[in-house]
Amino acid sequence: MLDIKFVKENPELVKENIKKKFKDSKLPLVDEAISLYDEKKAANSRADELRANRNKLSKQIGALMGQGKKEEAEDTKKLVNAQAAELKELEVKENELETKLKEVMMKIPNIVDPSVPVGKSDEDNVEVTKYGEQTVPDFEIPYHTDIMAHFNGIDKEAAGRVAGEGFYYLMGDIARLHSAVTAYARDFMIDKGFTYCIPPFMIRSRVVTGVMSFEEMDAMMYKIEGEDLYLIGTSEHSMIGKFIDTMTPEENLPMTLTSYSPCFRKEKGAHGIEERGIYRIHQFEKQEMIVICKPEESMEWFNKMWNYSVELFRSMDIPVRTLECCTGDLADLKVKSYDIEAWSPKQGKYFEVCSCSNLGDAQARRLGIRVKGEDGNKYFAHTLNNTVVAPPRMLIAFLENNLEFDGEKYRVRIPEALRPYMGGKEIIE
RNA sequence: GGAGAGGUGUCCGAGCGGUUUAAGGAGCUGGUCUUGAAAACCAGUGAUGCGAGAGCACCGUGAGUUCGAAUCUCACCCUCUCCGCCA
Repeated sequence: MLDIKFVKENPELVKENIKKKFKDSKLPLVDEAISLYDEKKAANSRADELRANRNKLSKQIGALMGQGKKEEAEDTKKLVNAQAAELKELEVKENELETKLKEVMMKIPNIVDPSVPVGKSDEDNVEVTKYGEQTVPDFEIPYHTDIMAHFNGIDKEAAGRVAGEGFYYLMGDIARLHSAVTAYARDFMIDKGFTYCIPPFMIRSRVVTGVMSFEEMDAMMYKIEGEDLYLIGTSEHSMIGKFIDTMTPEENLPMTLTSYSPCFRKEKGAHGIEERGIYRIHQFEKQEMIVICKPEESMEWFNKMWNYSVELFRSMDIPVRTLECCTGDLADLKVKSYDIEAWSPKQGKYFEVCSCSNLGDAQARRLGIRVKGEDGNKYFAHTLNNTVVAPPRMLIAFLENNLEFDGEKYRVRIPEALRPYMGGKEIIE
């Protein structure tokens, strides 16, 4: 969400940005927002006048009553009543305009960073760097759930009966591997100076509507029946919710947090649930990182954050590449975003495992996440988020890249970094 | 889940329908005094948002009553104490 004053002063710049994102249908929103703002200001101005007058008269009534001049007081009441209807109407209008303006402002995309490549869709995303060899072994790699099944590590059939499609039981060493990855990723981030946090796994509708649009909510969020509670789709929801309508002293910045949570998603619409695999499911676990920092430091943090992801995956011997989202593929709130993709020797291509985003001050403005500078200046913070690791999905990459086959037996090699979390085990067989 | 108490400015805390433009402290800033500090005294300082400004809004949140609400009514949220239940 942009600052309406900025939009008013730079309408052409905002429109150029919309064109760069190939969202031309949003162009009229700019003028609409400006005229709503002007209207709102006018209504507000007039209402303030009426309210000032009412306050003044009310005070007089008080004084008159005190002096026992009842009749004069009654006359003054009539004066107030005479303008009551207009004021009431204006107050309704103020509210309506405010709501409408906010709605429009939320649809106007954030200004993208000049470094972001221009493009229409995800097909125009640009590969930045590859890390590690894209090895394809000389034996046929089974489908990831088949690898798991080979080690008695998964039961989707029972999960189907118990919870339905889109759930799984992880079993034995594979389940342990899953936990090991989470724990390792947690400690990895703690070593980078992040504060570990376990947030609420359910949030109120107020927070939900703050962090996503109605459409997104409908497509993702599970609601608890009879209560104003939703299961989180990612810990980012409850983590960023922690800071809604807060004022943080500048000296507390940057706030760097890494949170663990299960994530619940309906996955309604576009892609749906993948039937066989565990690539897209209703429930998974995720270690996340978020940073709240000063505006001038957000790009530096952006670069640090995606680098952490690369480093983490490389430490588990998984080849990755970074992919920069082009203007057209960038969500409205984002200034710049990299996907980290892991190499899949089975499919012979990369697939998304992390998404690192710099949201500038757009999210902070929308949610009232403010900072008080040492000189007393108040401003909106910059917010960033990135996946550390989402184990079910990363297990796919992990198993495919660390699988060995000697002609008879499959084995999974455990990279050194993970061994302490697997009770010293070097091999799963 | 039940009963009770309570949520007021940076903090403590008064106010329970009309000079409250929120008392009084504490804190903070400046000063007097002092070799310096402490103490004392004097003065200043009261969140935040909107507005060019006069001003408007804001006393947990939202609605309502009223000419006028921190103060009354209703709903909700949160905190504390006790009871119940429970990993």
